[in-house]
Amino acid sequence: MIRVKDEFFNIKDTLECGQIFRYKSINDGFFVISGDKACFARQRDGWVEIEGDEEYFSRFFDLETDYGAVCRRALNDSNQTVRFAAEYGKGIRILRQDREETVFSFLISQNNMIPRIKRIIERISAVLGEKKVFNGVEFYSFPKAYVLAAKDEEFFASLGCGYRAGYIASVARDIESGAFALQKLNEEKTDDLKAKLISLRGVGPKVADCVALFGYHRTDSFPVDTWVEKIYREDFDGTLRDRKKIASFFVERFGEDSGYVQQYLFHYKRNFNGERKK
DNA sequence: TCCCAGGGTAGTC
DNA sequence: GACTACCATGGG
Repeated sequence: MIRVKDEFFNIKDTLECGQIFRYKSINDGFFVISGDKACFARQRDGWVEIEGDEEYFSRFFDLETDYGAVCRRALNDSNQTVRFAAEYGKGIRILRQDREETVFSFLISQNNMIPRIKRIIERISAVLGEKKVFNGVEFYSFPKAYVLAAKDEEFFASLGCGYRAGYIASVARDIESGAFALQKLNEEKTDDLKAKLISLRGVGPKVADCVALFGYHRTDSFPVDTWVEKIYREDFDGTLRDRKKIASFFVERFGEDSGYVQQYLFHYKRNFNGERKK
């Protein structure tokens, strides 16, 4: 079992801040699924305890990174909302997720709502994933690209994917055929990585930013969605309209801390949404 | 009924 | 390059 002090590790906030879709509350903790692996994570008496593949989940929960240092920098930022958000979400960690699962998950996420994204991903896993058992709990792995590639657009539409069904079928074929090698992209610089991700059908700047951040741990990424755009306007007095330019504005401001700060802000804004403002 | 959700594409200018 | 209609689906 992995055991970590919880000063800068809140398991609930880390799971609920919108970076991962496959987890559920169970007993006194959370059952978390990543790719074909699962773990059970619980927080009590000042410690986070994780049962599961220790090598995989130590990396998954990014235990090597000093989040105290990350958070302190945000707590000292000149922007008040950044300081509030860092205080509120100081236990958030950026997960190192399975790359294929991250690509398909955020393809589905576009113009969609988090509860519905979770339901669609669970449906796809239940139908195409492998049935597994961890600690007596059954779960389904997220299907590999070659399994997804065997299905067509109509199939994914029937699972409620909406207009994203074609994107899933197309990207699955590109990966399955070898035309697109996700793992090789880790050698690319962040800008080149994103440019290649965007070449996939249905992947635009925002989805590429999320994949770069959650799948490749490129913390010099600042995904801009409707919530972040709202933060930009309301809390940074921003006037830009182009989301790519808004993302650049934040990355220039926060550098390698961009991804962490983005998650602090996103989580804070989504949970307060108007309450306790300035 | 319209508006919104972890947006992207294709068409127009 | 910037701007816009349209894309499924479900919740408020």
